[in-house]
Amino acid sequence: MIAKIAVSAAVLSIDKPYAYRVPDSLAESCLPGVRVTVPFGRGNRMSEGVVLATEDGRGEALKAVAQVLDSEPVLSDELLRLAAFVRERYFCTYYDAVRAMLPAGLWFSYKQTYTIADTVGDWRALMRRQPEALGVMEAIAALGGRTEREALKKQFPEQTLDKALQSLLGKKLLTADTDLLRRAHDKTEKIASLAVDAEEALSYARSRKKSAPLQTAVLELLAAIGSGSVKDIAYFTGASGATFRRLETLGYLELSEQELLRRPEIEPAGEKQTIILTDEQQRAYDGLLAQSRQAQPGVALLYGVTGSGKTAVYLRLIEDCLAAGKSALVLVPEIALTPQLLRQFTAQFGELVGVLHSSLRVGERYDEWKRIRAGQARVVVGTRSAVFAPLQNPGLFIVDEEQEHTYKSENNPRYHAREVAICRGARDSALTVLGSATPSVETMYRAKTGAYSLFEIRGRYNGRALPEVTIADMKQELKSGNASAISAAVRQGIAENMALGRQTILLLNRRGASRLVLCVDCGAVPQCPRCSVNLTYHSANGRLMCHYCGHSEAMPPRCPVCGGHLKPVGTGTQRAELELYEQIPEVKVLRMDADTVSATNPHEKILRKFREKKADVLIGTQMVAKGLDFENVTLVGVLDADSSLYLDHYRASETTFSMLTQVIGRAGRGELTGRAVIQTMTPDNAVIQLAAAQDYDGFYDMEIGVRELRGAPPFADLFTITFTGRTESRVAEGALAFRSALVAALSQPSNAAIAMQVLGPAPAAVAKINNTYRYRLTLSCRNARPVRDLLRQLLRDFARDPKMREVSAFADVNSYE
DNA sequence: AGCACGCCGACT
DNA sequence: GTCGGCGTGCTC
Repeated sequence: MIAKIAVSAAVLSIDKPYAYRVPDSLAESCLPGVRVTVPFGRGNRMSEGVVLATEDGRGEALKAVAQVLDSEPVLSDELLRLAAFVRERYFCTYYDAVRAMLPAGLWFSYKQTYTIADTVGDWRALMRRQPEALGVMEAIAALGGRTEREALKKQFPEQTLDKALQSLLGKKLLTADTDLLRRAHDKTEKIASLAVDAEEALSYARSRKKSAPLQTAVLELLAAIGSGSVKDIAYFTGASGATFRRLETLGYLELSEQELLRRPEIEPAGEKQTIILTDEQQRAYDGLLAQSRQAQPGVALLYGVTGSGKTAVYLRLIEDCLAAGKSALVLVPEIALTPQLLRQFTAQFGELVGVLHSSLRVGERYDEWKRIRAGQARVVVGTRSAVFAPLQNPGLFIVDEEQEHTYKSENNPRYHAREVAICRGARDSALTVLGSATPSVETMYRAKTGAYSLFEIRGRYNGRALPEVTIADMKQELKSGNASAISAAVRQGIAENMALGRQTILLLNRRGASRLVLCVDCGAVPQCPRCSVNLTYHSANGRLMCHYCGHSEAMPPRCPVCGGHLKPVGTGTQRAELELYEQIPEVKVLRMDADTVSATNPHEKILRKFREKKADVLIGTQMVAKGLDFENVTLVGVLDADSSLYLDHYRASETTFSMLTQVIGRAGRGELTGRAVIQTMTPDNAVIQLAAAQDYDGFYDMEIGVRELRGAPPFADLFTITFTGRTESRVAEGALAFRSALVAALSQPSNAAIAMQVLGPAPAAVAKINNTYRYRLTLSCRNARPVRDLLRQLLRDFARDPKMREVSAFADVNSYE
């Protein structure tokens, strides 16, 4: 028997199914969808692989499959074909796709152990000329002549270690063995606690104040709080792993692992009940049900304003799907922010509900995955990667809030869950429902042009009125002497609400804006030493941090350039909070942002406090905007509506419009009519005006024209080819060379049908991350098979070009970055 | 990528 | 004379 195998060691430029001989002893177990190990490449290194197909034949000239790793297939035929789709569509390897489809608990990790060969005599003499390899040998000898790679990695830089080990293996001074471990990829958290009493810790801490200030800081903090997560303590003190390890060796600390997030217990929202639909909901449901019974149901857009009760329609459709003996998948943008949806589903479908999202523990996730595969969980609710859930007999795919950017993966494989869901729906002859209050422009376009069907729910549930929206012109406020982040309208609104015992939510739209530190004397802004970005000021720990590489440094007391005064600037939630206290001294404010949300103070806790009316105002970033229902909130203020509007991205208007609409919808969820205030420097901007008027149709009509002019979706797709490397000039040359190759290929008669606009190369928005430079080519073109084939070919040639050794390239389609 | 094969410079 | 440097080409 011969097996066609996708090999994990195969990089993009050599990725294809490789043929292996299946030894008779493995013939029974080596089935499509099982993982195996196979020798690969000249050195016959063992590589993981997945069997794509088997066929008859002797295959005498082929290498043989070494081991079968799974007792039964982990991927069904349907999912294997889906992996091929993901590979073809998103420029990744088969194995990248496979890995994305399997729960982390199923992944294998490899543990290398090295042993000094006992046949060797005086290896010190042999190694005289290679001091580094000698060092490694000494280290292994010191560890008893046998050690794991991990232990050596702590002592030597990775490159030196690899070279030394290779040389030592070549000389047969060392032998290596590999253990395959089921990846214990638990989401655990390292917890540090004092190993001595607080007194002793503090006295040691004081004695080391000068020589080891970080150790002192860690111990002082721990003396106060007893124990805490290493991550949090490191954040507050600036200490690194080394400080903790040192304190552990000294006997002052105990480090332990603790599960970071337990599975949220889903409390059903009441009893299972008969869902009663409004006339409009009923009409949408009837239409969707009829469509789902067609031979090829295709895709439907369910367009319903915030609060129109799309969930009720989903529930009824799922009931029918279950009654037909099929299973359903519901994708949501972020599970943590939609707990009530999960509770509703649990109330309705009980044990049939399966949940897949990243904050589940690995074991739990794996168990859910198995329940789904076994057909025990037939209503699967999950985030992006749940689109690969191993559903039995799928009959319905729902993508809720389909315009959300969380559906697009910005890591390899760079897939869009909505596209994958549509693909699965088509292959399984199942209906795919895209739901949204503010559909993405491309989805609405497809619905209007007939590619998708369109169902609308215009009325709000219970016929509740839409909030009354006002626009506050912050330019005008500035002119009349109000330089704060709070407009008169918002201030008055809060005061009125306080008098009535009602609450207010303030949103800081910080996408694209951040708090930085500025020298008021020379204008210098501290930059990350490894990335081309300003450092961000974190008030909670008083440190400057880089969001891209994690660099963290203490805030310098004086400007490092001129010795002048440094001042944090930018509209932070904290600044807004302080200004609010200045303007309304008796106000009680809860703040929810990256500084106040932590493992010990999760956002649920903050929200609970707010729900219990412990504060008048909740102020926060995006997270306050999503899916929260507070009956008592009658005023919502967006403090800086502009900051996401003028980003250089084709989706900037859409995201801003969608965000504003969602936020406005937060006001007045209960019996009381709500109000919203949009603060902006550009009150005449059409997007702001249309959002204030809650006019999606007007927004769509305007934006569709812009998209056509720009050659952006839905009229064309935007491919980005990103080039990365350590030397900026090399990266730029690489990008240019790729462009030339592309232009040359496009001029060939065989590619005459491809209409493509090539832009760039240009440095990426953040040109340097972690000392790696990034350049980008942008291609505007319809995403069709010949285009993808051409780009894959060019990427392949690029990877194989010896002149381009130092530069790597990858492609993405319609990226949100 | 990762590895072996193959041809030039610093040591016994 | 040889060990080890790095350029070249292939991976079932």
